[in-house]
Amino acid sequence: MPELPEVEVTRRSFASAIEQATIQRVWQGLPLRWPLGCAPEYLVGQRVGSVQRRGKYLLLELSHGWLLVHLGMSGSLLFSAHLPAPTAHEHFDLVTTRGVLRLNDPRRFGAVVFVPDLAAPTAVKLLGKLGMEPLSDQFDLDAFAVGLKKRRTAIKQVLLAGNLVVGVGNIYACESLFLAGIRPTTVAARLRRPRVQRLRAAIIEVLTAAIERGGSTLRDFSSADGSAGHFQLEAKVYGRAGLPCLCCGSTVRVMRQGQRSSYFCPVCQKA
DNA sequence: CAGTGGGCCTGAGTGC
DNA sequence: TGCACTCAGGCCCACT
Repeated sequence: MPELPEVEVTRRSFASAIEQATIQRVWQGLPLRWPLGCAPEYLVGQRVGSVQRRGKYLLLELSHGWLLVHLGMSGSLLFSAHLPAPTAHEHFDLVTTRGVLRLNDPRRFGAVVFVPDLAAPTAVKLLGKLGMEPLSDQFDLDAFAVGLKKRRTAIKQVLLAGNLVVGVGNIYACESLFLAGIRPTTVAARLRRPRVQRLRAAIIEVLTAAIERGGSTLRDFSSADGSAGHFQLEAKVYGRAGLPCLCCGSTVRVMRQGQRSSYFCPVCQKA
């Protein structure tokens, strides 16, 4: 499920509801990607402060540390007043005075990690190399251009890597490159200023639109209050191989780049 | 340092 | 219907 818009929509859907809650109980199911990093009992009694986001990580501020939540490839959060009925793949429950935050994650690539502070080694390992936040002032055109200049690989790979700009996963990388008229295979360092500028604008536009529409999904994204996203209805190229380009009518193509599918229009997107 | 490929997991979909 | 196979939104790590 999770690229930046889904994570942000999820954050907004439960942040104010869980704020000021006190943790009463922690339940863990099957192991997730990483261990929790503390005894579950250590969380009990701690108060939840703000819920922030960095890239695709959610950061729950606690009275004595932070809970980092990552949704991996298939994770979703549900916040509800009472303990939800068991389903097939819940692996973490945070029971609080204001409701239960539940992580559901069939593939278990997701994680919930406690760190005493954001300078702790684990936090630095997970968050330290993240690139610029695309929807903040941090996403500076000059910095973006300088970063791209250093990369001799395909622009699509650079976007996915997340160490220059965060939050752009496969779907939004495809859509952003389409909107900017750039082939996924174009070497990042070869992009000139006007195209860098267009790409930056396209990323911001695509992510912003997706958040406004409530996040995207290929299958079953729903935010923590249960409402569903529907960005897939808006996708211009992603998942449309063999169909006519919505701008020029030529056939949308798909290719493999680093074990990932890249969808593009061979006419609208130039090398 | 930059770049590439493997691996972690399960479920859905496809073709035989 | 059953089986083998491929693919899926992410990201760390070992290696070149």
